[in-house]
Amino acid sequence: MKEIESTLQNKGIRPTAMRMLIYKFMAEKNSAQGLSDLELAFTKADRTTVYRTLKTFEEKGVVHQIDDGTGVLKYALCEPGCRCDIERDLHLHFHCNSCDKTICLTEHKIPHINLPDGFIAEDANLVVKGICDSCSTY
Amino acid sequence: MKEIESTLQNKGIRPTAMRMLIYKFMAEKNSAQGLSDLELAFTKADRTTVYRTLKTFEEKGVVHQIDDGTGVLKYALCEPGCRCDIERDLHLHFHCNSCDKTICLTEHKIPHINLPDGFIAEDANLVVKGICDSCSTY
DNA sequence: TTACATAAAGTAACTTTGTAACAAAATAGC
DNA sequence: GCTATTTTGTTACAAAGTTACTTTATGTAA
Repeated sequence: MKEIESTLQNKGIRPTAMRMLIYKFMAEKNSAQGLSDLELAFTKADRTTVYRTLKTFEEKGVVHQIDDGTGVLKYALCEPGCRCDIERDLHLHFHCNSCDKTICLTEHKIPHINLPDGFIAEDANLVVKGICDSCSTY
Repeated sequence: MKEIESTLQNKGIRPTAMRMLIYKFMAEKNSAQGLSDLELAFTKADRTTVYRTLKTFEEKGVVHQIDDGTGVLKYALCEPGCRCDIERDLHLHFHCNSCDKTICLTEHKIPHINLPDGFIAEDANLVVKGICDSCSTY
């Protein structure tokens, strides 16, 4: 918990109880969480608070947003050393069609993409869908 | 218009006036359209009708859905010969941060992605964001 | 330590998007 | 022309994201 406190502080975020709990929760999960997931987990706190906490985390580069194609935005903690606040880390995301979880494959970077003349790439988002390792080995 | 009629018929869709107009509209655009875009263009028709037309088109492989990360689903006509009704065509999509248009780069297929052991890919979605050719040349 | 300024959390409400249920209209086949 | 099936219109609803405003907590300086 002390660690979380200093992590947040290092990112320029005041480590309130709420924020630390949300951070802890996300750190314990190995999959990306949606606003509703957190809302369910923290019934005591308000939806808006969770929403704003995520926004703050995102701004400061603590979490990054993931659009996995399910229609709901997910968030996942950034890797240590990641500078998502400056430039997004272009790793790929995997969405399991079986357990419905979305996870970061931080080791797998998005390959360089050739674009037609005149197109300038600034960001990229790659989501692969299929069956994750937990679901494929039963 | 006769062409559109037979195109729809070939895909197993009854070519009603509404459907032909929507098809025509989308064919004239070079960018993907959202439900709201079509709603604005067809004020006479109801939102739900447009919605269902898109769903029908999608089912029959006339259009494909694009999640460009803006939070609204977009649709674009499939290329002639595309069998989106059976298996999605894995081309990449480009979203322009300047003009906010999303376009298909049908010539640019999503490269093969290596996944960790146990992961099985079934589908993939790649959206590159940046500046499109029209916006970069001024 | 009190008082003030600022930041965070609570509350309520609103918008947009996507979707379903059911009725009305149009169309195809007999 | 009549009936069965499709298509469209109408209404309504839920979820997600977001804003505005209020209350509470926290840090800081007199």
